[in-house]
Amino acid sequence: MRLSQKADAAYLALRQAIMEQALTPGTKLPEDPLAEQFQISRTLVRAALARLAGEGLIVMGNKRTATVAQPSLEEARAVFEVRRCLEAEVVRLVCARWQDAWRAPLTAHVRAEQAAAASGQAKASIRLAGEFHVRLAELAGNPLLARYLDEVATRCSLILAVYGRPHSSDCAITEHGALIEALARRDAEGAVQLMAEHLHGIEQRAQLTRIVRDERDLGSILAAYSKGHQDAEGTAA
Amino acid sequence: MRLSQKADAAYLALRQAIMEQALTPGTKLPEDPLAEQFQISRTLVRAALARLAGEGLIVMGNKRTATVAQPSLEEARAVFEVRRCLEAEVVRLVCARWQDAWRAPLTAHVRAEQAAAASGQAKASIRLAGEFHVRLAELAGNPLLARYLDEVATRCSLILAVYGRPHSSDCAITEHGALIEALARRDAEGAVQLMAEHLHGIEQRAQLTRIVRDERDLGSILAAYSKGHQDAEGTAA
DNA sequence: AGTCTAAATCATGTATACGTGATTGCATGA
DNA sequence: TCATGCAATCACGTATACATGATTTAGACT
Repeated sequence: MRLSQKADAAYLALRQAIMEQALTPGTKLPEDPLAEQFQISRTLVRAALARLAGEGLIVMGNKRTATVAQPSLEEARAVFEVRRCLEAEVVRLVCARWQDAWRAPLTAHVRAEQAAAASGQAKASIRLAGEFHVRLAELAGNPLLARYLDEVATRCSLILAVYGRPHSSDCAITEHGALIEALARRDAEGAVQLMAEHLHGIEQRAQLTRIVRDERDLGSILAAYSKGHQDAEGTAA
Repeated sequence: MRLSQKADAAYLALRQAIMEQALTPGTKLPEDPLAEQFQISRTLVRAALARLAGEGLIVMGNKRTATVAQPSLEEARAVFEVRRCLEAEVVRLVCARWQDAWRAPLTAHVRAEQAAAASGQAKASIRLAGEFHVRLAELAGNPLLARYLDEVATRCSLILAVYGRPHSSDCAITEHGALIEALARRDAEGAVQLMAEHLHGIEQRAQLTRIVRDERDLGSILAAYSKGHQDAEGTAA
């Protein structure tokens, strides 16, 4: 589905802001300020919000201002359960279709993750960790599977924003490397096992520690996401 | 996500009409006639269409009139692949959580399927066959899994509308019965196997036989779906 | 001081208006 | 007869207007 260019931009910006925990769970998202921020009408804002609501990233209905979702523990469990299922399938498919040409870009991605983590760029680190899984899913050759995985991975970021320890990166990066090795070996069972342990590790990191709420105004948070929605590490002054 | 009551009704009506193959692939869905039909504004029609597009049931974008999707063989393969994966997980979970109280309603559902098939109610038969899988998914205790399964099952109905043989019911009903037996036995491996074979059978039924296009006007097709979107077998006069 | 009520403000739900791009039909020419 | 181009119509994208329901604030009374 293709929303208009501009609505799409708003959708992507909000999505990334939520993923990177710049918009924390519970944050209100009134339509008028968003329209102002993105220079579009409320019509398009609503389209973007509706899509985010469909993916469970925000909650909307009933004349109430949209807010960033605060997944319950029960929902979190469900998301992780589905994610385990989908990731296992991804790994099986990627392993079956493995091409050595895939190895270099994947390891390059992992290096980028390490660089971000080493230089303390929390937001970039979170984003890259999630993107690794999405990239892998794209290699499975099944667009629908990739889309579902993207959705659950994004929701996992949100869940970790609610229940995760504040300063842990979402993925143990070395585990990504080990996974690539298993895939390159075309060791399907081993890769599935590694992925299962990896996801288990992520889930374990979900505790009851609450993140401190970022109370800055919407505009200053979203300013960095409005233009091309890149990483915006430096603006958290 | 909750669209407004009225937009939700339009969404459900269109969805069911597509599922029951009353709206065949390629059918145009102009916004104005739909707004007229459902007595709502184009705004709400667009919300409903956007959601259907998000689920891959229709194609929209770029100033072109929305049409019922015509999944390519490649897309069809992808949908079935994901469905196999999700249904296997559903069966495992249901088996693990099995309660004997579930048996009666499920067998009752299968009896309803048989009754519909026996009396030649094609639309009811298609709908009930799909609903069986969705019911099962709901018993897995994972709303997200149930939602995804609902989506892929609906898309499977659409795929069979394009590639399926005209007058075959979507599911071999006896296989549903056998599946219930395996679940009641808490035979997880057997149930997964049965489900795999069952889905394989459905996929096999997808051939290159094209269905004859229903060329009636939109209004007469949708009239039966506008009010409460129940089964509307009798109106096909 | 606290609290309850009422009014003002704010935000959303829905419809409609208007501009632009697609599509269709007709006429004209080869 | 068929292809081609132009014009009229149709349909969609987006913005905005208006009404209704939520929320907050101010004031008065206990």
